[in-house]
Amino acid sequence: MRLKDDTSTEQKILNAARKIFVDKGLDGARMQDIAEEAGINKAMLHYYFRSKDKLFETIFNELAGEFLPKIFAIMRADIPLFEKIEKFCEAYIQQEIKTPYVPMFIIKEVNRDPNALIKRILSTQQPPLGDVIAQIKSEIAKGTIRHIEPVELLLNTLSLCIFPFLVRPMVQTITGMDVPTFNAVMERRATTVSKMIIDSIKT
Amino acid sequence: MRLKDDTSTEQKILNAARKIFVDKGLDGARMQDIAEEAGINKAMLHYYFRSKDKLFETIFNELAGEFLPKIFAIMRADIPLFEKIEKFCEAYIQQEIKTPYVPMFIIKEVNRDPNALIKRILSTQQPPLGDVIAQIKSEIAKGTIRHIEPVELLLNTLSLCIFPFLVRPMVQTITGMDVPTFNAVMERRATTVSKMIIDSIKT
DNA sequence: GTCTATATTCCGATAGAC
DNA sequence: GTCTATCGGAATATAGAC
Repeated sequence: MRLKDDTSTEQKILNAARKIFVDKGLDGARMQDIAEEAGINKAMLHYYFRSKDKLFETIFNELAGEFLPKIFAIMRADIPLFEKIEKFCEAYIQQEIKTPYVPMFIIKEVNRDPNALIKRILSTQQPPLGDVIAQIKSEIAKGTIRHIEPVELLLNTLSLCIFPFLVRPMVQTITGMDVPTFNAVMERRATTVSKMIIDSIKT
Repeated sequence: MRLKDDTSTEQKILNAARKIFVDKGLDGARMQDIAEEAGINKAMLHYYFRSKDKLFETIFNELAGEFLPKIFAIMRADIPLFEKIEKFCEAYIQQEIKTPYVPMFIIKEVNRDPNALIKRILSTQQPPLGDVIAQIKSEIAKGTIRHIEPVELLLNTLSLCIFPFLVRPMVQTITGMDVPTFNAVMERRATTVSKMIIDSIKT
């Protein structure tokens, strides 16, 4: 079976919908915007995806379905905790420089409708919370790190990696940074962030 | 001049609009929702505020106009840096437990329309960036803290204080925590967060 | 100031020709 | 599969009586 051409109508719609939905959210996006972005007619959107909600669901599942597994994969990896933290921050911040609006999109839409959206994702992608919690508890028992709630460590890591990208428009407006400058600051920051997290737990 | 009664029609509208806009955002909110929440007729909203956009603008300015100055006030305070960080984390997390959806509202709406919204706020509330940068540089010169980009320190602090509340619905769904439990975790976390930040910079 | 009723605009969705 | 034309509903906004 041949892979779908990137210029097939269905792909053009998906590319356009991704852009518009990520930019404006479900409520802010118009089918007309998506049709124009795709260079086709509005009726085609319904021909291929039946409704706006169905099209949105496709896009959300696609984006959340690669965003969350990336986090879960690192959590699941069979490597020492400190190395895991370093790898995660590095990979994560690099990813955000490439696709900066995806985390905001996920968070915004999950807040809009937590049950329908997050639960469907979780039904296909189980977060390896148990594994990570076990690893953290094992390190605490060994005495390599101080006692800390696993969820707190996870939140601290995600906070430092993700939040700056959520407030980038605000940061740029206040500091006057342009996009390349902001990215450069974030890139340099990747190593200091993992150091900061590791220092905060190691004994 | 007498303060406006909380039960005046104008106040009822503002209270209702705040709730609905914070909950659903500009695009998701309906004038009908706001009217029902206020217990009045839809036409009154236009009588008092002319249009949905004008009503939204009023609410946004009110919320951002107290949210940002709180951050700026701490930045501006004439106290030692470490104490400033402790005070900020404590006050900030307490505030978020009380009004948890406001940061998300501000970030979401600023991302939707960065120029119009943030610039108007900044024209009345100047962030004391210069003061904080000077203080940080002075501490670096004194040798009490290591060299760090001021903007990085600010971002780290805000990340750790704000981000967990942005992903609360996700955290609750994944971990199964209820709201009081989540708040309790956050409250305990307030002190460890400021310790973590201070440890990451002190020499 | 407050209401009901209505105008107006916008948008998702569909019908039907090609 | 793709288009034009249009429907039907929803939402903002206004007119006008009280």
